[in-house]
Amino acid sequence: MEKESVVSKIQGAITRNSELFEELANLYKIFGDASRVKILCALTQSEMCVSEISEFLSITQSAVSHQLRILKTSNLVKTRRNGKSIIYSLTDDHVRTIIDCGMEHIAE
Amino acid sequence: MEKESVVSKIQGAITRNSELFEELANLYKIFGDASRVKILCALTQSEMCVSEISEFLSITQSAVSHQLRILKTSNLVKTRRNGKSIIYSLTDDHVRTIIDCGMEHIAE
DNA sequence: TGAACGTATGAACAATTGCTCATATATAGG
DNA sequence: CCTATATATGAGCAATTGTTCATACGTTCA
Repeated sequence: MEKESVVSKIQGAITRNSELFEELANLYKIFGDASRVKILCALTQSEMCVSEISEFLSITQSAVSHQLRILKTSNLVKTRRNGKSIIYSLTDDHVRTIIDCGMEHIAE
Repeated sequence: MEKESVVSKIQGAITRNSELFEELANLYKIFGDASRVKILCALTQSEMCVSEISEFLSITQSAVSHQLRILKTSNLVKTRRNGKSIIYSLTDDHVRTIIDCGMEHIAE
């Protein structure tokens, strides 16, 4: 019953790290929206303020702010103020890696 | 206006590839559920049938089947029959890469 | 100080999601 | 064939999601 024990080992590893998978799913959930991925991808190229993002996404400034809040809460982006504008940028380079990773899959 | 043109170049690139980002988001949406990530992660270790998955996830066989259908429709998993069982396995190794990529981020 | 601009936020709503329940399909064994 | 077992599927439902609208907050500048 070699196969049997392999499966139960996997079962053990997964149930033991259940929280980790919950976290992982939550991370991917953030990338699972076109608006947010576009924002993140744009930010890999250059920091941007809310109105700039709102413009090229063709969605309301309000909608952008809501999405940015999600990204900030998840620590994927950080902000700084420049006069009346708030400039958003990526907190680290993992975002780029994750996007690339997915793009590679899509490219088949 | 150096900065201005950078932003508009990004805007161009993103709106031009809008469909691609839609696809990307849809891919991540699949990983954005704990049950599905667990299934996918388990399958990186070994192929498994529905009842095995159902057992270690502690969710209904029906729920598992529904999730597996999503994974199959997205071509992330493939199936073969073995007697009364249907054995599920990954279609390729991108899944492993994507999961690793996310795990790396969580590890901080 | 007050108007104008940029951003954040809460409520409301439609759309989507993931589950359960009931039931259908398919295969193996008697 | 008939039954038991394994899986698939559709309907229904509660929970979540992403948007818009209205409005509040914060900064600049006249």
